[in-house]
Amino acid sequence: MKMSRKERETERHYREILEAAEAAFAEKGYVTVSMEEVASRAEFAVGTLYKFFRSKDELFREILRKKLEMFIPRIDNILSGKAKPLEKISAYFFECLEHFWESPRFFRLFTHQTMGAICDHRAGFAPGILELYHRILKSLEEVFKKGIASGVFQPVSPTVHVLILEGILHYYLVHLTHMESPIRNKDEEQALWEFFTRGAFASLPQRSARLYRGAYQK
Amino acid sequence: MKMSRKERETERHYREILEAAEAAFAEKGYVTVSMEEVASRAEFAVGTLYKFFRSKDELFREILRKKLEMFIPRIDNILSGKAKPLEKISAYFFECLEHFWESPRFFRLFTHQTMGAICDHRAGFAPGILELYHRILKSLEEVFKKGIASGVFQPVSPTVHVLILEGILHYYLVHLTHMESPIRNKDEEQALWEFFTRGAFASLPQRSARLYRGAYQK
Amino acid sequence: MKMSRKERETERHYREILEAAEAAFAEKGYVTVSMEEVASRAEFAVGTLYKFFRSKDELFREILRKKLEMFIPRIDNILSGKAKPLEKISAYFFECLEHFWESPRFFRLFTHQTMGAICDHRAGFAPGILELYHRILKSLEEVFKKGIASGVFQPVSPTVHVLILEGILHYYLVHLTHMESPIRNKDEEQALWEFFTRGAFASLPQRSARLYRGAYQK
Amino acid sequence: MKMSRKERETERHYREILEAAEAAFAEKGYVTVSMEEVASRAEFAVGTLYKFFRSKDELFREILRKKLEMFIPRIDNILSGKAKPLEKISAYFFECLEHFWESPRFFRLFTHQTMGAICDHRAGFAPGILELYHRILKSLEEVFKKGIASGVFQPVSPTVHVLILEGILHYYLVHLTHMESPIRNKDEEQALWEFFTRGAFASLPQRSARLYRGAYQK
DNA sequence: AATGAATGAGGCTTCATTCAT
DNA sequence: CATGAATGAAGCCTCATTCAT
Repeated sequence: MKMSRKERETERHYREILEAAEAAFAEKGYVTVSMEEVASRAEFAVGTLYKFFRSKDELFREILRKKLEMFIPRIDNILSGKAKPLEKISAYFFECLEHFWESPRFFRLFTHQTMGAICDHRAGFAPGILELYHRILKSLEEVFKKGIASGVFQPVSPTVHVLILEGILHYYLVHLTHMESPIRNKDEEQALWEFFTRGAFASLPQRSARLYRGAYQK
Repeated sequence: MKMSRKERETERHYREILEAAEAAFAEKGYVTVSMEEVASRAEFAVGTLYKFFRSKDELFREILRKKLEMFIPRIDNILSGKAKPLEKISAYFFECLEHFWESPRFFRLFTHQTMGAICDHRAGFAPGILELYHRILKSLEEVFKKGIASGVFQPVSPTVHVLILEGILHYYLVHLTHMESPIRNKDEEQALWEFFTRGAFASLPQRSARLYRGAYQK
Repeated sequence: MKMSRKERETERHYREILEAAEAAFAEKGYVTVSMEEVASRAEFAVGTLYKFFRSKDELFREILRKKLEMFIPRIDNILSGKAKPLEKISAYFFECLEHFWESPRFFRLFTHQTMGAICDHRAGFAPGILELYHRILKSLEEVFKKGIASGVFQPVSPTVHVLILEGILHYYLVHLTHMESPIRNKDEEQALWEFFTRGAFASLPQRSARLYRGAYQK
Repeated sequence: MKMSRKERETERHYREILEAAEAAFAEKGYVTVSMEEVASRAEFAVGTLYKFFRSKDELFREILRKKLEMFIPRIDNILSGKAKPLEKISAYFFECLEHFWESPRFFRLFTHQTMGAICDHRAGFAPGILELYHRILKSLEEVFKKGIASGVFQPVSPTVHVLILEGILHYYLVHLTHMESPIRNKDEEQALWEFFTRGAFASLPQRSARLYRGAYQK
């Protein structure tokens, strides 16, 4: 089952191209980067790229797909496990951050795809990708639903829970991404989570309880 | 003070082009839309566009500028007034939503500029725009700082407050934007605000107070 | 036979456009000047230009034609008169200079047409103009032929005489034209003429006579 | 030190494009020739031209530069050597003719640059080129100055000498250039030179000596 | 697989010309 | 005649993709 030297080399070249492309796309954006630039960064000829990827589009999709293939199972694991809802959400939150710091570059692309991508790409540019993301959102919603039922999360539409969680996460990552050389700050991460959590927790100070009456009547 | 018929027509054509361009850019993104497409959507010849705008870039910037000129003063007013911090933030939050529903299409572009723009545009594509946004963020931070000092907002870095608020807002708008034909849901808006608020409020149930100890020591 | 006010105005407008165009073309060259620029210089609308001239080409030709219509008869007069060949050539030489200083701007155009015009215009751009010029060259040649026959000019091909005369004239005018603000220098003009003349005169110092033996045996 | 077959081919293609462009520009002028036309003449696709030259401007400049790099040193050599002034000028004169017949097409371009270029090109289109030409004119003037001092050339402003020499040369070349298929005529060349020379020589027949009194009093 | 020269469709922009007022 | 907005062909240039070596 071992690969020959040739096969291993091919595999390595494939990865080198993928990485060069990822770096380029993350830095300057899909449209702005030419295949020639990717080739020169990867130290291959343009033609070679086309031996591995049928088109620029496919190259781009492969980048996303490969990373997501690493990321999604971890998330799926977390969300489909037997842990309690709160634990799941908390694990999801920090796992996303973890993943971001593992390859911040990639998140530029992903964020671009999920948040900004409405723009600059013909709809359905990366068909599978959005579906994957929506599946995660669906899972999150389920977890929240259970959490609400069990009284951990407040009785507000699970969709709203998801919106808040994802909003906080994404915007923070975008915020980091905009910085020259972002440095991880775990206190900040913790603060964000607690910010989310204190809103999400069901128990509230007496005086504001009335405000939320009837907010979740679906 | 009245315009001649001709002047009014010119003015109308200018608006028609601007709107066609806005629609196109919002739908497919700056790079993906060709001047020819804008022209055909506006039902003018390509050359005509250049009678109104010196270049594609300028056309794009004009779209952003015009809308921001309507939006920014309203925000500035809110944030620089004499109201209490909580009132200001609340007003800001709902004003943003208000503005979104006035021209949802525009927000696709703005969001793209502030969130996705890292990509696909040479830095400084629309120089003034990011600066304007950062000025608003600065103002928000000041308001939060005062709110923290006066004990309304919890003692967590005002930057974190801003991140959460903006995260919730932006992501919600992006979420709406992704929908085929978004319909306004004021309950949902209220729910989001309360989600933010219950996290942001200083008073907390006894049992979780210890969690936040030391979170804001700058 | 008098014109109405209207007719006189029309006539004036025609001239104003012609002059604005001449100035523009002389300054920046035919291709570089747009009709819009001519219009704005003439303080008319673009459409108005087309009331007077069917096309940009025609406008350009009209400028040349009008000036040549003033110039050519003077030259024809000189060359077809009853004066002696030497007097004719001399008169021609100084008349050209005179004409240059009457409208230096025009000479930029004319020189461009006759010397540089091989370039930058599809052949036959200004059909009549080159013919006119060639007719003059022909006349000059005739005069030289007679001068040679009568022993005033040296026995060298009259074509060569023409080449030298025109070369000296044209290059001098081009030289002036290249200067920021050329100032007339009659001594220089005289020097040029004498330079030409001493070469053209038949009588030569003994010692160099042998050099030219056999040079004109056609 | 040998080139691979590929390198030689590339080199050949480069030359083919350069030559096609030179021919086209010489025939129809810079502005009138489109890149598409150059491409089709060179039998390449448009895009290919841009692999060799960054822009139309650069392509044009390269044509001039390459030829001038061959031409200028030969001229410099002649004018800066130790020969006597008369010999230098004579050598210059015939060298120019020589060079013309080596690549007549090129002279159309060069003449256009030095004589007609006032028009149709933003000043400084080919920055170095005019400077080079002016340097040559300066050198010529120096040679004439010495020749005048040593009594070989008549006591007339060296600038005038240069004007005459260049006028004769340029106009002759333009004249040839205008012909369908110019054929070299060495007798004619000789006649032109002698025409110049008999004017330039200091010794003159007695009877016209008075004419030149005071002509050169700088 | 690797190369990179060649391709040519497509994008941005200019400008001569028309035409309705 | 005067206007100038509108037109669209045509020019320059880029870049994803192909193909012969």
